[in-house]
Amino acid sequence: MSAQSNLSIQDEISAAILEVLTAAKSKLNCEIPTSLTLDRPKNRDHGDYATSIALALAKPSGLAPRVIAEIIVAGLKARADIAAVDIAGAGFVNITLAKGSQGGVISNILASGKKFGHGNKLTGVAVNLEFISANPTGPLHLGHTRWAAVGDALGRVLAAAGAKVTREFYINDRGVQMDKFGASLQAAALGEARPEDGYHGAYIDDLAKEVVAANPQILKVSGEEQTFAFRDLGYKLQLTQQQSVLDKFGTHFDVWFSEKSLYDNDFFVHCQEVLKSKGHVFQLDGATWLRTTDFGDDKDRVMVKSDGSMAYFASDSAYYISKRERGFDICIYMLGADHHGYTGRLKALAACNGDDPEYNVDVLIGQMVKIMEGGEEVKLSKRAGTIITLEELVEKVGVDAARYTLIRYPVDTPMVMDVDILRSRTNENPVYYVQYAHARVCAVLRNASDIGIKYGADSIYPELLVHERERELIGALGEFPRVVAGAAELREPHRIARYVEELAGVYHRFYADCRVLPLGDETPSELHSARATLCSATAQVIANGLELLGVSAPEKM
RNA sequence: GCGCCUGUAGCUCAGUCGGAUAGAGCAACCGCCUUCUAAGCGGUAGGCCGCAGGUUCGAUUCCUGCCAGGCGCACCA
Repeated sequence: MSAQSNLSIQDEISAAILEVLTAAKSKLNCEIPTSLTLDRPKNRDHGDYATSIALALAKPSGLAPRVIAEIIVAGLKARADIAAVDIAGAGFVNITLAKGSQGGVISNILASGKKFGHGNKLTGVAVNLEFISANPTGPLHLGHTRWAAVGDALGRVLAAAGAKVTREFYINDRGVQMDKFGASLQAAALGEARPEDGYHGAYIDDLAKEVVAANPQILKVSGEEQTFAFRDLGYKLQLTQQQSVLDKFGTHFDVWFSEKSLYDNDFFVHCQEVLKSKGHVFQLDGATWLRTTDFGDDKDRVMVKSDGSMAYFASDSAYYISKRERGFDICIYMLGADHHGYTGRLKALAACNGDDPEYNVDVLIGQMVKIMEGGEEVKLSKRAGTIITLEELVEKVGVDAARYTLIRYPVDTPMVMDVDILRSRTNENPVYYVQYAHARVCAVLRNASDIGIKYGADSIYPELLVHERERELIGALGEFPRVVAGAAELREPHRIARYVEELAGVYHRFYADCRVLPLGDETPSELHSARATLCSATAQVIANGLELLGVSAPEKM
């Protein structure tokens, strides 16, 4: 093995290719890209890694793709870690690694342990990740649940890429909704009809009882005073319930940010001054507006209404300023599809504040989630009255299956969760497929220890791992850091899930074709150790991947 | 009317800067456990990548138009 290096083999080779191209710059007579990624070809005949860079440079350089490919081939031929460099088709360069040269991946994984896959793409970047942000007036429902899973996973992924992540839950605890909530609780407690535009779920009755139990004196007061008392205590209890449900779901927040608090200590006044000083605030018809149309929004937005009360956007703007003043570089908003209209105004708000809306604000829109059971869409929730709750979903399928399934799809596609599949224990249910792979590796390692097979950093023997399945497995393991970096950059945690499924599949195939432990009275050899070590590296990567999703990696199933 | 998202195998869906024969699981059919977890593995079959143009050596991917579905367009929150 060559000296330990943090660069993976593909990073080294792509850097080498760039060097070769740069050296030939006079001949190419065009801009040389600053980075290039080697693909893992689907077809094994195309080698371990491939690049189409020669095709891409053909036009700017005015040279035939094959001529450029020849330059790359000539430049790479001398490397000891490459067995062959071939030109195929119109000008693809296919690289086949020398036997054993993939072994660095294994020692890397063993040395890095839980940190394997972590990178530094976002080092030094302070990210504010806001998700869920529900009203504290009822249970969290299915829409919130998607974000509870995806937001949490994204937080883990961004942190793995080096970012300093603060997860924030914005509590919409201000405004007429809260008063309607209080009035609904009050009516429920007194056995009166609830306001038409109030809250009607069955949970209101339970919550009203809880409020009375917590403060029996509340029945002694009346009128508005009583409404507010119900509102404030109900809020507290409901928020606690949301927090407890999220806690059980494995989603934790660093900051629970109260919308109301934006108006404490003249903070809002300060925010208005800030925005005014940037020159996009104006008065019209007695109201105070922000001229978001200066930056592409459809219409200007009211902050302070003509009657002096605050529009919702007042809070939005103050909240954004708060985030920026607290030092966050990137503010990520995860919103439901019914709020997609917010993107334009949030970006414009940032621009009005003199920020770069493309960098400082990142709005992710999550499409709807449907849930199917017994072939039919489940619509009714016994608690919420209309929509199924997070708690009910977890009761049905468990935390791991719920989280995994919600994260598995890109958020911009509407998704359907089939409860029957999530309860099944087959290939059909990807979370079990992946967890089973992990449990299987662990079983092999337990057996290896029992019969005294040595494995670990001293027992890698990369030159022995030449079976096709072994090469596939090592190659797949080496992809993990790049997958994590991509998921962070694109804000797409589902890539981790897809990768881990792929890795589990590769492992299962390896397991089927490559016997790890000695058979019968066979004498333990270095190959057994090498394979056991490979298993141990695989277990680490699967566990790391599942960790990023907040899904458990069981050692036994 | 304007805007955002979606349209890929019978079903549920992957497919980041355009790349080689478009993938996975399920469902269908055929195989594999007297030794490491069969919650597994192998094989067969299954496609106008919504439609029509355009850019390109090359388009599921980028651009334009159209069709279909979902969701929005308040001095509501």
